[in-house]
Amino acid sequence: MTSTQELTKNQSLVFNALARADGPLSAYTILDQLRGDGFRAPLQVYRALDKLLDYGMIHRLESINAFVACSHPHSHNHSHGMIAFAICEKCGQVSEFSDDVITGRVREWTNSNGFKQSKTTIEIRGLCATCGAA
Amino acid sequence: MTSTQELTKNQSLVFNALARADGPLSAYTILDQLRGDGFRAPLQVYRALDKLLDYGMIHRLESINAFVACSHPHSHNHSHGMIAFAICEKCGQVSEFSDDVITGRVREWTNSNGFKQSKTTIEIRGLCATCGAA
DNA sequence: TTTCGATATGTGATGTTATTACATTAGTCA
DNA sequence: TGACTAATGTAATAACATCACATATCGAAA
Repeated sequence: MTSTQELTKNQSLVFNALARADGPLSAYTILDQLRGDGFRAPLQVYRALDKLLDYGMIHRLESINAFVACSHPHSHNHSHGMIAFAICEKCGQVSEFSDDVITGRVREWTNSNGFKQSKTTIEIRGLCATCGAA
Repeated sequence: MTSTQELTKNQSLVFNALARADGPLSAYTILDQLRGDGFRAPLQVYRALDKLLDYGMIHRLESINAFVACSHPHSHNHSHGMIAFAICEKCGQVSEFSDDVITGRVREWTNSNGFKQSKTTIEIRGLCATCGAA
């Protein structure tokens, strides 16, 4: 579980599909892209995605049921903070950022309410600078 | 579109189902609960849910594909801010809160990146005080 | 009142996303 | 080897959501 994770064949195929995409992909889109590599069933994709999520190499975008390669693969700068995603509803581009103030405020709320958080998602839907200018 | 919204029959049925539940419900759970009231198809539920979301009377929890009645029905105190949800993965209870600092930080990011946000979701998964103590 | 348009509803079929269950294969290590 | 764990293959099914088309309801304009 170091920063350079040893991936199995299926995990590599799925990760590469996400890494070369310029935006999020659904599990079934990935499946279709990998049929030429021998993929035949959704579970082959979902199992690889689960592992890649574990390893922190990809993210799941809950609000659009899709997955993206992590855009900060070589640094664990914000590994302790929550990651926020800005998702353009027109072009599909996703920007990833983390903010210590937001992370701190959420933690304050959970601490003072006795809530043990395991995972937090922040997803901003809207139009990116390019699409919003049109 | 005032604070007391005039609801149609189906909208009332769906809203009441959510209001009397002590936690989030999936669309299909609502459908099953309303079969006795003549509901037969998912679309009857989804159409009502869409309207109730428009009216701000309910929220959609993206991370668990479920819906909850808004817990601040009579005040628009935080109507301009983002709402965060803390969802207990054991008992299903959902707590709703808003935080001006978080709202402000998100707006700072979107402003400085030219992103026009339309909807933002913040969902904290974990264990509530009761379940976490066990 | 009649006609029109907008909104709401009913229903079946279909599309999309995710998991269950079970069998098999491959690698690790005592 | 034997036993254990992780990964894989496959079919079936479950869970979530929308499309397409027909019908109904209601208010405003002619």
